[in-house]
Amino acid sequence: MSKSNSTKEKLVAAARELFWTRGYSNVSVRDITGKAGVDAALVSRYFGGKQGLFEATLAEIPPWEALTAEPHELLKRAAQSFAHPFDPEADATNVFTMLLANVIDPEMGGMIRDLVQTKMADPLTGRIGGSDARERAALLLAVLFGVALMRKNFQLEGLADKSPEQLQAEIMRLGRVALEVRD
Amino acid sequence: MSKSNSTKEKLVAAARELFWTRGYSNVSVRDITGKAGVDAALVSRYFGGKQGLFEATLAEIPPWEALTAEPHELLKRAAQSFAHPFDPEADATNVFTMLLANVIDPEMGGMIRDLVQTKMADPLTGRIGGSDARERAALLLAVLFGVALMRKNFQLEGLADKSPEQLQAEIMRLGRVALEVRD
DNA sequence: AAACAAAGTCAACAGTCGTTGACAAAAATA
DNA sequence: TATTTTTGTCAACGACTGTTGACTTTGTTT
Repeated sequence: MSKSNSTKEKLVAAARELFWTRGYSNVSVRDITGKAGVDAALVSRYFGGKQGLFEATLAEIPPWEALTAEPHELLKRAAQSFAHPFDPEADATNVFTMLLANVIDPEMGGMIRDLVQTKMADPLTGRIGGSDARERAALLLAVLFGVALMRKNFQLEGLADKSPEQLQAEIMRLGRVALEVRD
Repeated sequence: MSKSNSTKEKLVAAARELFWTRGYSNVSVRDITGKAGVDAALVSRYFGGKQGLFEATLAEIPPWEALTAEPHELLKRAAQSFAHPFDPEADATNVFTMLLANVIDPEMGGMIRDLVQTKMADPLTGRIGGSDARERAALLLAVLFGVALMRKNFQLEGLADKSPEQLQAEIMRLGRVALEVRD
């Protein structure tokens, strides 16, 4: 591995930790380069600028695992995705934490919304099928992100200390209702 | 009304519109004073600074109306609070929009979390009673904020265009499951 | 070894940020 | 009317922002 590559990787790693938890606008280039132990000018040289570095942290995101599951396992896997233990360290690489932290960002919000719509809501809509599939998919995502929001952002007591298994069961109960066909 | 008061009110009104929708860190003092047609120096004079102006926008928030309702009407009123039409103009004075926009803010996030915990989660926990009241209250809030997040922040198709009545009914269905005693 | 390209360092840029203090205009008080 | 207090204006401050270009150092190629 060349020296340049390891520097790029150090930058992406530091950028992901900071961008994904604090949000794009709340992190400065010097915050990242300071954490990575690298000169600030290299961000513009290697990634074309701050925005390019942020996009580099999004490049390697795998597709949402739940969507690759069999239909009858979809809800279980979806709930599992959002029931991970509340661990600040692990959150630094949690895609859903990133989405929550950046959706209100004035510069990156649009990109984040597109990402959720096309990579999560649309495929999920196709998977569950039936009438009102769009709406039922949106309701399931509301439950999933709602629980994540209460745990990681609002840090509500009584939810932040639950075990992943308990939490997954609660999410599945709510998710089943969200996905019910109602006509 | 003295000239000073009307200037203060113009500042608070403009600050609320911007802070509550874009988030504290994403709004500059000059954004606000420009909108209000007022000199930027008056923010520090009248409110002690940017942070004081933000806190002034939180000063007149009434208690959550749903919590004043009778127990059997609580869920209905709670759902109603979050089913308001998706209207960018009305959002400028929507408390829940403000909470979502500012919870990830590095400077104001802590204050917002305290506000939700003490003004919403704790009173709600006391109201619903029963075992696991903390957790059930948190789950209801997850449903409520989850739906609001999908509509106003992620702007998911299939949820942004629903009528308030339909949406309230959906929220109540999910909320009833969230509040169920499960032991 | 010489020539070249790549990688990293450093100082400085133009812009924005929140805030301050000196000053002028207006209003209230005497 | 004269004096004091309040209200508003203006320029500038130090700090921080992302980015740039000139420079030195390191590594590779001829």
